[in-house]
Amino acid sequence: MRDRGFGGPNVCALVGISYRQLDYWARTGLLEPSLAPATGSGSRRLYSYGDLVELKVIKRLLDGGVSLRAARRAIDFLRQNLAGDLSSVNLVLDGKRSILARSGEEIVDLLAGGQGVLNIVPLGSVLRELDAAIVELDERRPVQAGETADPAGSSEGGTPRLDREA
Amino acid sequence: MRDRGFGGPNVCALVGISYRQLDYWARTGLLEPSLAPATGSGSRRLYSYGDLVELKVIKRLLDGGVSLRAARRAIDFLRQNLAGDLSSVNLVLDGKRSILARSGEEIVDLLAGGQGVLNIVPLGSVLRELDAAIVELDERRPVQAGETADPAGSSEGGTPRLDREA
DNA sequence: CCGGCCCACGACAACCGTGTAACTACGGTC
DNA sequence: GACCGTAGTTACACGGTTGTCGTGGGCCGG
Repeated sequence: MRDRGFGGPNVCALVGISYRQLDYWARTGLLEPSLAPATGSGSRRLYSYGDLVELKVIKRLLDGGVSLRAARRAIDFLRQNLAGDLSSVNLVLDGKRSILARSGEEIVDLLAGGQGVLNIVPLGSVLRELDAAIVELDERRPVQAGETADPAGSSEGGTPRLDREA
Repeated sequence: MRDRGFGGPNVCALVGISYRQLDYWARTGLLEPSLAPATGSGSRRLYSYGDLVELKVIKRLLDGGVSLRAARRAIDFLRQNLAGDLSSVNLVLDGKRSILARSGEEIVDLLAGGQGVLNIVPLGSVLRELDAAIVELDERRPVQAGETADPAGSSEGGTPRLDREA
């Protein structure tokens, strides 16, 4: 089941970032938890599976040498272009625009015509790695309390989020 | 003739960066002018054509959202792998390693096998854009004094530099 | 009700990269 | 030899990102 929520520290372990980063990103609006935002000290953020995907993409970008600023733009784009099946798509950035490329040829075309730098993120591998991390986490620490997605009000019509559709 | 040198401010105009950046990069060792380093206040840095190429690559990377830190790694690599004809090569970074890819297929292969982000810089377009900028500069301001490469001691055996070999 | 634990929050420090501006030294001219 | 423009030098400031640490509020077991 990927419908449950994930707590802050667990998220950090899953995507491989520090809590400080997760916190900072939430505060600065890069990625607020879609299941439950923080409501003052003592509360708990609850992240959805889609959130995890986005976070992992950001992490990939940072590892690839992309600045957080550029990553913000990339995520903004990604949120608005949720192609059906993410697992076979590549996220391509060229500094200005962003594109979702389905085939390798498409990328070669971009290379031929474009004059800028291209940053390419194969989303398939992101999903695979994330899923692997989740099962590994569940093995070590079999699903705890407070992780069932449904914090009272469950009909939110906010920003569209990523979701698996393979 | 691309054998002449270029002064600091001219370099800024050519590659499209601020003087502050050029200065900072020179001081922090990202790219020191290969023809003549700064020797105290009042002196003048003199950049070679190869320097300009590297600078333009850096500029491209920054525009593409790559952090300066990653750009440093990229340039380090580029210095050590001067393939003969740059104009048909793509510089590919994956965060860890760097590669020079000659064909589009090569990149597709990398995409298939790799799991990280790829940053791709088509060097051909860099050279083209740079050359165009140089001729445009010469038109507006026909070659001034102090730009002939040969600051007294001309037999430097330092770090290998990029050079056009098309 | 009490004691702990988890975790958001706040404040601070540090680093990097860049902008701005004043200062200074060199090279040329008159 | 004094003047002046050019350009490197120095100092300061600022925004963005992350690390560290102490605080305090909520939740749960006893």
